[in-house]
Amino acid sequence: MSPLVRRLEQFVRLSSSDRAFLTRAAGERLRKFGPRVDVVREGERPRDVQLVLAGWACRYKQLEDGRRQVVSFFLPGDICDLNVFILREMDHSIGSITDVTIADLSREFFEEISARYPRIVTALWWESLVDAAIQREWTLNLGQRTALERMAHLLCELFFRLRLAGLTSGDSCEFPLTQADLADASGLSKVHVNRTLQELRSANLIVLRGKTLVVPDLRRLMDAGLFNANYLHMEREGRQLDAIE
Amino acid sequence: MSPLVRRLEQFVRLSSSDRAFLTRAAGERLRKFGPRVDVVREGERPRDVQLVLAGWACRYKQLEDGRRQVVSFFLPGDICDLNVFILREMDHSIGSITDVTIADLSREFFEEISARYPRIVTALWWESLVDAAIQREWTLNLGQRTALERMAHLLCELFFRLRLAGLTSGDSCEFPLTQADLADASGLSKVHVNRTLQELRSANLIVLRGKTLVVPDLRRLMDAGLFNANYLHMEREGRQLDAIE
DNA sequence: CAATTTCAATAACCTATGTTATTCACTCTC
DNA sequence: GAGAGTGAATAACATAGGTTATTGAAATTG
Repeated sequence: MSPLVRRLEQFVRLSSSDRAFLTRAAGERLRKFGPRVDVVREGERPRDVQLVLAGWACRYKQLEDGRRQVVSFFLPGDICDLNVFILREMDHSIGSITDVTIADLSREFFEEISARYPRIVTALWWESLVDAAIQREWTLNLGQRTALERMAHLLCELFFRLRLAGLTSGDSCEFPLTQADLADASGLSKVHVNRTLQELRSANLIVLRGKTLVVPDLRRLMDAGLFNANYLHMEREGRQLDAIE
Repeated sequence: MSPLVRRLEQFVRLSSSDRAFLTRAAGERLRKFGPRVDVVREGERPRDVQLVLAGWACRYKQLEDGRRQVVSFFLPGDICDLNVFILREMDHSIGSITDVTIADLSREFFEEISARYPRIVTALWWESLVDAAIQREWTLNLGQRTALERMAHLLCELFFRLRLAGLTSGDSCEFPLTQADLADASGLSKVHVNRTLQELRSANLIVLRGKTLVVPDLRRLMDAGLFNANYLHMEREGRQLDAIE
């Protein structure tokens, strides 16, 4: 199934014509990128909306002196910035982390959706509200949580989102982020990320080796990160999604 | 002029029927609150969208142990969470800072807009994209800037936004935030906020006494906060708004 | 398959910011 | 107009996390 359809069906039930439309539109205008390259750069005029079909990417912002903050991660099925083409200039960059496949969605695509596919409109709204909620949670994470809590929280979020995308198997998942990526996302130094991961490891909260993360006891990791999944809004028409998994 | 009309006209030119519709709809269902009370609480089912007509408010999130993070400030004309009624549960609270007047906007209000007022739809999208951009900038602020930069940046943002709302006069504005509010918003302790404000004062970057803030040299404060206004997207149909002010 | 480069681990040391406590000035209220 | 409460200022001290540097292993590249 197309990652976009899978993602939007987390929010609303789509008809087969909804699905057919999305699958077709998201299959045109594909671009592939290697790891660690810019897909969109701050300052550019936004033309299309990017959809991640495969691989990991991130939004990041940078200060003049080079300090860099990853402000979100994109997993397969994530839409980068709904309707950005309204704005004149990107205020952040989008970079790949792994090899990625991006679909470019045109303004016309969204106009056709608003005119003809009301369920998809609702699903897109939902996705964009969740995206905003994640950004607020990151604000809380950086402002209030300690290094250990922060890292635990970040890992929980990614694990939940990967699970929704069907990219976990049991308690493990592929995890391509380096400690430098985690540092840029958590506002910690690389050295302290290393210390913090050691601490999580020695508490048996995570097993992280190579590019694989194992979370032996998600409940305990959530507790360590004061993680409450409410902000991910994983419900659909009154039904809890995590009850299905 | 209605603060909402003023705000949305920053983004698109509205017709007089657009304006009339907004003014009427935003004038029904008003609620007034005293300072420092909750307008909406985390966990509640969202019924309406809140619009701030007068006064200052904020979004905040709290951890179980009481640590609190203000994740945004709302000034007159700001819409709290476009289309939240799609979601089942609020993931944050909205609290007043001063006396506030709130207009509750119903789902039907937005349905009528989508059906009949395309310019307003664009303006609302724009407002919501700016809101998201501000949240990303706060992530950068908390993750990468030092205390001094962070505080300078926050003050710059508020000053720009107040100016757009017509709430500055020359280089000064009313400023009802306490040092505790600034601490909750910046992720710093109250004591360190105090030290940081002293530092900004002794560099003549701000004059902050009572409930009045004066910014004698905005350019210098911006430099101190590595502030770049691009993320506020203050353009309209190709024209720079700040050139008008 | 040598030569780089990247990533992770660790150590030693440093500092920005947090914590706790006290005092002072207001301003609200009964 | 005494008492209580809030907000700001300041001091003394504590610590979480930053910085710089080195090493080794594992990828990547020519």
